[in-house]
Amino acid sequence: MTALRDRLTIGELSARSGLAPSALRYYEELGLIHSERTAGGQRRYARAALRRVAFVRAAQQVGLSLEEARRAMGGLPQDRSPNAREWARVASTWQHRIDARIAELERLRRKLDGCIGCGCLSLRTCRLYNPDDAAADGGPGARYLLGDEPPEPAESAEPAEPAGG
Amino acid sequence: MTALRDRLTIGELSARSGLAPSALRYYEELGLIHSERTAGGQRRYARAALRRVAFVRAAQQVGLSLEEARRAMGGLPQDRSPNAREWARVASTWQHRIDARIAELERLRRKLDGCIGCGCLSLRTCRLYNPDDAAADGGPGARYLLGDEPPEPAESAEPAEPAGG
DNA sequence: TCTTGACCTCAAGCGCGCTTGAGGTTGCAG
DNA sequence: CTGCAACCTCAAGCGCGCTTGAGGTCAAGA
Repeated sequence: MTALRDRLTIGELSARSGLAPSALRYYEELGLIHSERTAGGQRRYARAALRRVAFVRAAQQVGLSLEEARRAMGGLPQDRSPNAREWARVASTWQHRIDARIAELERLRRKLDGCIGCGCLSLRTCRLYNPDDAAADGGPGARYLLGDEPPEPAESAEPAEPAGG
Repeated sequence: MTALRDRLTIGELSARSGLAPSALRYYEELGLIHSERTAGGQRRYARAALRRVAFVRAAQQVGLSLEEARRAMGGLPQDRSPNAREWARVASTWQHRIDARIAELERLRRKLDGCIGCGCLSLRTCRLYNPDDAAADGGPGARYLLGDEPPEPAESAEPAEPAGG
C-alpha cells in the first residue's frame, strides 16, 4: 500500500477526510492545512492534517467561515499532535461558540413553541406571531423570530393584549 | 405618514425588516414574498410580507436555503394571517429542523468535551482526539467531529503505534 | 524501461445570496 | 406644476467555498 509511509498523498487525505483534492488544495492555499513536497513537487501531508481538516469541517458546522476556522486553529501545531494545553484552549473557544449557537436555536424554538401553545391564535394579540405593527424598533434588523425580544407595546400602532400562556 | 395605508412601500418594509430593498426584490423574485403594484408600477406589500420576511430570516438561522424556506412557507398564505392549522403545520416542520440542528451541535459539543475530559491526553489512545489511524471507514465523509461515531478499531489498515516522536 | 493514473498549476466557472450601477419613472410635498 | 426622493428594471459584480478544465509532470508497478 502506498499509504504506509508516514505522509499522506492528497488522494489519501481526500479519501480519509471525505473532501475533494481540489478542496484540500484550496484549504492549503488559505493556510488551513500545510504540506511538504516531494522532490517532484507533489504534496505530502502529515497525519495531523487529517485532524485539522476534521476541525475545519466541524468549525463550518458551528457556523465559522474558513477564515475564522483558520484563526481558531491558530494555537494548534501544523504537523504534530497538540498538547493538552493547546487543545484545551482551542476547544474551549469552541464550546462557547457551540453553546451560543445552541442557545440561539433554543430561543427560536421556544418562540415557535410559544406561538403555537400560547392560546393567542386569534392572531391579533400575540406579538411574536403577529409582530407587524410593533416592528421597526430596535433599529434595522430587529426580527422577532431571531434573537430579539419583542419590545414593550408602548407606541404600537395596534391595540395589544398580553398573550396569556 | 405614508405608512398608514395598509400597504407598505418597499422602503417601509425594508426599514421594518432590516433588509435592504435589493434583498426584498430578490426575495420577491424567488417567490418568497409577494407584492401588488401601484398604477405606476411600484411595489406595495401587505403586512403579512413582514411576517414572511421574518420567517425567511429565521429559516436561514436554522440552516435552510432560500429555496427551502420557500417550500417551508408553502402552507402560509401570501397576504393574510395564516390560520392555526396552517401555522401549526409549518411550525412543526421547523421544530424538527431546529431539534435536529441542536442535537447535531450537542453531539459535537460532547465530543469536544469528552476529548478534554476523558483523561486520554496522551493523544495516542483517544480515537476521537487522535482518529488519524482509524479513519477511512464509513465511506467518504466520515469525520469524527461531525456526526459519525468512531468505528471499532478492528480492521484498521495500520499498526496503532506509528508516528515516532 | 515503460506505462498510466495520480498528481501539478493556473485560470475560469458555478451557485448562493445578495449589492451596485446605469438609466429611467413615479408620486407626494410644496 | 415642479422638484426630488424614492422607486423601477436590467445587467453586472462580489465574496465565499469550492469545482472544472486545459495542459503538463511525477512515481510506482509490470
